[in-house]
Parts: sequence; C-alpha cells; structure tokens
Amino acid sequence: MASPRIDPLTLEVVELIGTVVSRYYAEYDQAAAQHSLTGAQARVLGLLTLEPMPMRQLAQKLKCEPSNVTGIIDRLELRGLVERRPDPHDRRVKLAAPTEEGTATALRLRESLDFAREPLARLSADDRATLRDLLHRMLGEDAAEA
Amino acid sequence: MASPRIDPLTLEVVELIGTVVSRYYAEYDQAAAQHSLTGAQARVLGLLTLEPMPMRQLAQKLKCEPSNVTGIIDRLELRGLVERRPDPHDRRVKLAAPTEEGTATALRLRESLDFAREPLARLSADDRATLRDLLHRMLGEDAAEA
DNA sequence: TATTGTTATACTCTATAACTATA
DNA sequence: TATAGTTATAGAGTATAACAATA
Repeated sequence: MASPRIDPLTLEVVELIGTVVSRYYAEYDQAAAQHSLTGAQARVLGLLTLEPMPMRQLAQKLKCEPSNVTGIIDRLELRGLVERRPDPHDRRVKLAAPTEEGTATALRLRESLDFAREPLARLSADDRATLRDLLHRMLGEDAAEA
Repeated sequence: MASPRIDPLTLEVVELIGTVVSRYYAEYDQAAAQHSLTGAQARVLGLLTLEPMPMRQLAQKLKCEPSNVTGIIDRLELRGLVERRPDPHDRRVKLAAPTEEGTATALRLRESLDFAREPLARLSADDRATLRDLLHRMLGEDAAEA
C-alpha cells in the first residue's frame, strides 16, 4: 500500500498497454456494430459458439449479475441468434445456445476483427513469439481465462 | 475482405492481448468504484487533471457524442469534483476543470491502480524495455494518443 | 432451505435530434 | 450560417431486491 513511485519505463509500458486496450475495445465494438450487435451481445455470442451454457455461468464469464444476462439473451433471442434450451438434468437451468444463424454471425464477426492482422502484421514472427512469451509471463499461469 | 486464415502464433498473441484488455478494464473499473466513480467518470477526471478542456474536446477524447459529456460532467460537478469555467476568448465554450478535491481524488485513483505494479513486476527491466519496443512498433507512430 | 432464472426498479452511458446562445 | 453546449428521448448495460419454480 506504500505509494509506488513507478519508474518511467514501467509507466511508459502501462501507457502503451492503455493504448492497446482502448484500440482493441474500439475495434471490437465497431466490428460488433457492423453486425448490429452491441459489444456485450457480441461477447455473449462468441462465448456461446464455443459452448452452450447456463445463464448463471454466462453471468460469471461476463462478471456481471445474472439478472443482466436475462436481458442480453432476450435481445439476442428476439433476433433469432440465440435460443434457450431446457437442461435435461436440472429443470431450473436454461441453457443458452446459438442458433444456426447465430453461429454464422459469430463467425463473420470473428473474421471482421482485423485487430489480429493490422497491428501484429508489423511484427516479424520472431517478434510475435517474443511478445507472446512476455505477455505469458506477465499474465502468469491464469492467462487462459481470456 | 479475403478470409484471413490467421496463423496460430498470431492467434495466441491476440488471445493474450484480449486477456490483458479484460483484466485492465476490470481493474480500472474496480479502482474507480472504490472511489464511487464509474469508469467513464474516472477517465474524465483523469483527463481533466492533465489539462482543463472544453466539453467538445472532452467528447473527442472519449470518442462519444458531446451530449453525453454534459451528463458525465453534471454528475462530477454535483459531487464537487469538477467545475465549469467560462472561456475568456469564446463565450460559447465552457472549460471543464477539476476542483481541488477532484485533483486529489484523481491522484488517489491513480495510486490505487496497481495494474502497473503487479503484472509488470514479473518482468525484468530488460524485458519491460523489450515489451515497450514491441508495443511501440505494433502501434505505429500514433501511439501517443493514449 | 438453497439455487436458477426472472421481474421490477433505478442509474449510468450511449446516440439522435432539436434547441439556445454565441460567433 | 456555423459552432458550443444543452435538453429531450430512447435503448442498452449495470446492480439491487424480491419473486416463482425447482432442487
């Protein structure tokens, strides 16, 4: 809790990360908007295409209250991108799953996300590998949560 | 528009960046909440402590519509963290500026943001320098916009 | 009793359009 | 006429609290 007095180098890296963050978010929202989706809707659709899951689990992934998921899924369901299925093992839970159209939309969305190509294309393969290693070490073991 | 077919290395780096982004945002919002501020309010307060500026300019920095800034500044002003000053050169513009308490809050907020310390502390100074260079090259010349 | 999902409510952020006061 | 800031409005995300169905 002692006041940090961060060195200039660390400060510069933090600012650079801030730039990456804001650019990443802007591109993500823009890509989502091109498919008439909000950022949250796009994120949910992306998660569900990996694996259908209960509303509760979705809330945990999004780090928000379960009551919010109801609305987001409502809007996606209204557009035919997602459906609610009963869970055969527990009649309380509803499994959110993408429809065929939802899966297709998520795929197109991922392809239109060119954050992967544009900025990273400026780095050589060796540089990308170095960056990967640095980020891995920076994030520690729990980097897989995405 | 040709479908990308991204190589696994690039994909891995993109995922890592996604993890950094979500962690950065989560920490930022949490730090803001500790001071009873929303993320947007904290961002505005941070910008204004660097330099007071017209509402219009603030909207440009936030990449949102000017009408939104009115509300954000309203709420900050209501709490005594920000004030609106007339611009001596143009009676149309209002300069948003932090109050003394606003400046103090912004300072405490910055200190409580330990994203700078915790993850980056795992890297040596050499590694941080390497990371800085890679991010610089990745972001290009326009990395200063933050 | 505890848990899942929902509803009701309130607040913030967001965009759009129309308005005012200046320039 | 153009610009700066505001208001009005509507939609979306968020948290909180209370509720029904199920465990």
